[in-house]
Amino acid sequence: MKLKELSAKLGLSQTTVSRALNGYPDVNEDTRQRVLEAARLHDYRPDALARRLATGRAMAIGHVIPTSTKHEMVNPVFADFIAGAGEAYAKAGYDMILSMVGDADEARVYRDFAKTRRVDGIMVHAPRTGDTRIALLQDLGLPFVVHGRVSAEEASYSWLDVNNRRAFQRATELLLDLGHRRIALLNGLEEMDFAMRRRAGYQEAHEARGLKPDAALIASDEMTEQYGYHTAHRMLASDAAPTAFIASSMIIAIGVRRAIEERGLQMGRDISVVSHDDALSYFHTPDTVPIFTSTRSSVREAGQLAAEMLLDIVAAPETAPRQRLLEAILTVGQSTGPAPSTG
Amino acid sequence: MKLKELSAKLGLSQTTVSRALNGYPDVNEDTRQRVLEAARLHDYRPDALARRLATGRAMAIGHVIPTSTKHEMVNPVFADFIAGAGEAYAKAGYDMILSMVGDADEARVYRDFAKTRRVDGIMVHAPRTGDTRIALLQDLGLPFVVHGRVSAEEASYSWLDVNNRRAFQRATELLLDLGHRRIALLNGLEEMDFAMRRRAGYQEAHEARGLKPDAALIASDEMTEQYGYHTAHRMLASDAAPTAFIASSMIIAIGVRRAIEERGLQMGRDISVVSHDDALSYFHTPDTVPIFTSTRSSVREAGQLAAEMLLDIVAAPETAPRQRLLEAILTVGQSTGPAPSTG
DNA sequence: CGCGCAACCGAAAGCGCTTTGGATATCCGC
DNA sequence: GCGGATATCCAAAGCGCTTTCGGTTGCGCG
Repeated sequence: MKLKELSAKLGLSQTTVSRALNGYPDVNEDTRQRVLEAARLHDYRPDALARRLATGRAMAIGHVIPTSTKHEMVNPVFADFIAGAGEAYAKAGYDMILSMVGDADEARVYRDFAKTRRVDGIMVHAPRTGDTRIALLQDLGLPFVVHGRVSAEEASYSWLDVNNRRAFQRATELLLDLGHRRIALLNGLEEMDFAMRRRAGYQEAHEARGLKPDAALIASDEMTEQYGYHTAHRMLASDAAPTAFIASSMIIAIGVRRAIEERGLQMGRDISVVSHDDALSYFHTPDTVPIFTSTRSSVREAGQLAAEMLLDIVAAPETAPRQRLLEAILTVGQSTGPAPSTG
Repeated sequence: MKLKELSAKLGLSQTTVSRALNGYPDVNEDTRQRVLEAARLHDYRPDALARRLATGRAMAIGHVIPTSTKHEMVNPVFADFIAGAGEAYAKAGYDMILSMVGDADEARVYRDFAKTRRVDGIMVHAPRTGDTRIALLQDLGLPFVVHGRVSAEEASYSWLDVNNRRAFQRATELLLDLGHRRIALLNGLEEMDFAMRRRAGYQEAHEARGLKPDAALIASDEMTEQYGYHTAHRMLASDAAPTAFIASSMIIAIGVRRAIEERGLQMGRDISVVSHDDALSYFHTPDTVPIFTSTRSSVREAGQLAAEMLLDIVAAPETAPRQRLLEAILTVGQSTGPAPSTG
């Protein structure tokens, strides 16, 4: 059933039927009802391909997800972020098209999206320090929102981020308040903008008290369980072992816990752990008292908000860029306690 | 730069330019070169919207991912599966459009995809036992591939699956060979087809030796770390504790390990654990001797193969349905050992 | 009664490509 | 030198919608 047939059946022009269905004003309410009725009856739904060409809008948002350089890793936060974003798109009748691409091909993909008009906007994931994508997208004139930030010129584009610096500052302060002085930071890859901010927060908290973190206690790598385990294992075995860990992700923290328990130590009593928790659904803890003390921020919610922001921008591209900074919630769980009194 | 302008600049008709670019035969090789050159020079790329309408092909594949009923969980295997599939699509010039949707709305989404012609084919995820989606899709006449299977009428549609029954049968046999007699199964939700198959394999292995598993040792739930931990914790505390666990996912296994170690037991010596490993990238272990004994099967590879299969079917819809059964690799790691000799 | 103004509806022109159905020119064998 | 391949190109008709620009009607009003 296509528009032509439907309008023939109704004895109306395609124009009127189209208008009736799309809620335009100048069509009699009675005929609109007739049209709607007939459309329902024949299960008519306009061909998206034709509609897109006619309107010039692709009714789609592109998410281009970089597959990490080192291993071909897919960061699990994407799943949740996308789930949140997808909800917003579905509500607005937009498609979400995903493009997983190696760093090398990213620029090509963006250009292609722009040229072929396959998307109305783009969500930028995992910005790196000094990321060139923002400039490229501005140049292409394609609406976009960055999940995260790139340090330079934050006002010139739209982004949504969690306050990573603040979150890690607070986590560090908590541990310092508990008397810890040797606090390890298991960060993500420091080419990532968020990782730099986290490290900055960690350092600022130290400096505010005239302390200086031991460089040997700062690690940086792709956020896997293995990384958490091996790094914690190594650090705990050293002469100047830390009494506390801050982990950049729940998965790292799980590895840290394993290393701690393997040494016969108890997390929360002997060694404290604070983790950043992206509230990934499959780690969601229904426990009343959470295992891990964490700085929590729902990636899924971020996805939804970022998507809504992007849709707004697509609808009104000429307005000023929007920014939104979410605060992480610091929740104290069982994994932190006072620093063991040292001899 | 649109086709019209490009052809004007070349002094050729749109027809010829279009043909030249799309590799049609009846165009002089010289002029084809001229056209290609000009296209490169002006960075011409055909408008996807127009092309789609003209060809009637959406050049897109839909992945509709059910967000689990219980919690709003996003199964992390999707990330890897999609990464693999995305590769195949990119190579073929197809878009991947993602639709995350509650169980209730699935049928609506499928119908909508079919009616509005937004996709050329659909990947069906996470089939449940007695899933009605296959019948619906067959009815709609939309090409599709199922990742997994639904037990009835396996020959009437295309699917790609791992041999879950066999994998769990072998895992169970391994443990039985090691002398274990009380083997717990921490399965996924048994409304999922794959979970039923895994359970069947587990049971068949027992029955082949005239054994009967204790129903109290079989659990089934959403595959989270918490579930693994709590269930193992409970079972280990009972009078008739298991000496081995089979976990349906790595994340469950991590929870099991935690429960084991928390009791002061050592995994691999006191309690054995075999896990099914979907080879998710962020759990990828670069260790030479893997921690967990596991039945391993790369979800990412499955995604790629399933996508290629689907593209084949889209290209030739009238051919017979394809099926492909992947075998999991059983790798012995450090988490299994002989059953402790009981008094 | 004639004019202006709403209110309602339609014909037709796109949207930017692909594809059909010829045209034209060249070339071959006989 | 002629019928018929063969190679090369083009005009124009879609694809199924939206949207522009008018065209009718009906009605209030001077």
